[in-house]
Amino acid sequence: MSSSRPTRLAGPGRPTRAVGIPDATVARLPVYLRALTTLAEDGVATVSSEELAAAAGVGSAKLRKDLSHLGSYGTRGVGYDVEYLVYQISRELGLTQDWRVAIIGVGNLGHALANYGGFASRGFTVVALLDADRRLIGEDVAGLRVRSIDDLEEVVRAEGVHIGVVATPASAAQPVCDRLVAAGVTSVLNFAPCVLDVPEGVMVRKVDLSTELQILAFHEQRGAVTQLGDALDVTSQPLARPGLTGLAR
Amino acid sequence: MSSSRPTRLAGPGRPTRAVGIPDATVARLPVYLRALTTLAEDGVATVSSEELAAAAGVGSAKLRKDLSHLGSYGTRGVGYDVEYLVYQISRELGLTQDWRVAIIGVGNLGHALANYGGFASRGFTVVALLDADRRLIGEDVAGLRVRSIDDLEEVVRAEGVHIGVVATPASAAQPVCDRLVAAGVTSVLNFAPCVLDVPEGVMVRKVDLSTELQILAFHEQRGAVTQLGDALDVTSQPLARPGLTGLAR
DNA sequence: TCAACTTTGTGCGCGCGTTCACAAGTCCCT
DNA sequence: AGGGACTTGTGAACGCGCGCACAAAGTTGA
Repeated sequence: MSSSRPTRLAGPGRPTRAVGIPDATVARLPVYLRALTTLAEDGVATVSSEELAAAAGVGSAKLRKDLSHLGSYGTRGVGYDVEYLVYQISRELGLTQDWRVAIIGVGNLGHALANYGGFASRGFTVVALLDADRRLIGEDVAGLRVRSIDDLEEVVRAEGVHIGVVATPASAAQPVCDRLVAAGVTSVLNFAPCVLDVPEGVMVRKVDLSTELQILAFHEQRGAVTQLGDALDVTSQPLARPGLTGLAR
Repeated sequence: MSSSRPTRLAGPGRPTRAVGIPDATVARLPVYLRALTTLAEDGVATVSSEELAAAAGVGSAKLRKDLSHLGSYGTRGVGYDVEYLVYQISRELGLTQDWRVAIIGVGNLGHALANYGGFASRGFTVVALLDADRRLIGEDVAGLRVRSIDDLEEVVRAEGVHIGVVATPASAAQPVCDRLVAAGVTSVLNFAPCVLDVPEGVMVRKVDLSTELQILAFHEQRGAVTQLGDALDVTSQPLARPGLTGLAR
């Protein structure tokens, strides 16, 4: 999931309650936030843990424990004030700040990411698009001019980039990541199908479409077998074990 | 992560060793597979758990335990035969079978997914593209003709779709998912920023770009504070608690 | 053949996360 | 004013997964 995580550092003696939020909880907060925003748009003022949990697709006990890590923002017998909770979660996630994002690689995926509306919606601003392909440099994509990868360091500095999104081919991902880190970026979202080595203190999250499909395939295969009463055992072509043992001495 | 998981079902009395593989292990198998494939392309014949673990970005003990769930496919004192292990993991993930994928929603993201090479590489074939936009229907995208969403049921049946990829706006996702499930699809990969309700036995995995960014933002914010010696405590504008208590009685 | 070295496979302890169940607090109705 | 219904927040138990450390197994070299 993440290669380096400075999480759960018990920042000693900080004023806010928000010390030591479990990773699992942090990963769910955006989901809660999304559900709450939708509720707010529908004009819902308060929501119970049961309702919100249903909207977020989790258990109500888990939801309450998650929220309890932020503080006591609910009212017993009533529920949670939607708008207030939206603010508290946003603040906790750091969404009151504006995060400046650079996308490296303007291929199919980078193009889609640049045009993706969900970025701008919550405090994320795409400030730069970079690519190595000369034919793309200078092109206008999603209202931004694609710049040369050669300008990476300058762009990061000038635009104050906080987060780098790597949408390059796998072969280019590591060098690009290295340059991002060297330029001072400490958060990277990696769409390239490879693992990125980063020094301590830099956080990488990976999104891999192929991996997701393979996990689905595993369960589909397994589930189907069960459903069929595990009768047929296809996929069992033996394929003799290669000669590891008993080679010429 | 997943809304319904028929995992760890102790399929009683199956011949293969592969019963009860932990979810966490399954999620890592594609990563190992990718690393192994890269090694194979480089002509590497055998690999130790230490080397493979480094390539996959995990600890060697974890890797060995993961692989041990599949069986004893290594050789003590030597390591693992790369090609053989590729085959074993592929088989376990069900990648020896060809999985037929339909992409619903041919917007920016759907377009990128259709052109994504990583799909075809491991037994996944995109067999259909569907959209509701009349202007897109009939268009040629990635060698496929975009068909109308009205044909969904027919396409699923005729093309034998196993996995549905939902790349629609959030508002359309649930209805589309319902129709997929009704048509017999039991695995869904959801890119829409919303939770999908599905009946028991259907597996949904969600990929949410905005969520990933928000998790990064949290750690970036937290990490920065630590790095700065938690001196400044911005983001703490109180914003008075709304009047839940002490209203007019 | 035997000893030294390498590497796998796994038993075990520990810590995190999830879930249950309930006390404490709030509102509503009479 | 007071009882009943509802909901939050949390203590406690449980289960999973991770990592250490080591025995078992295999290889290399003399």
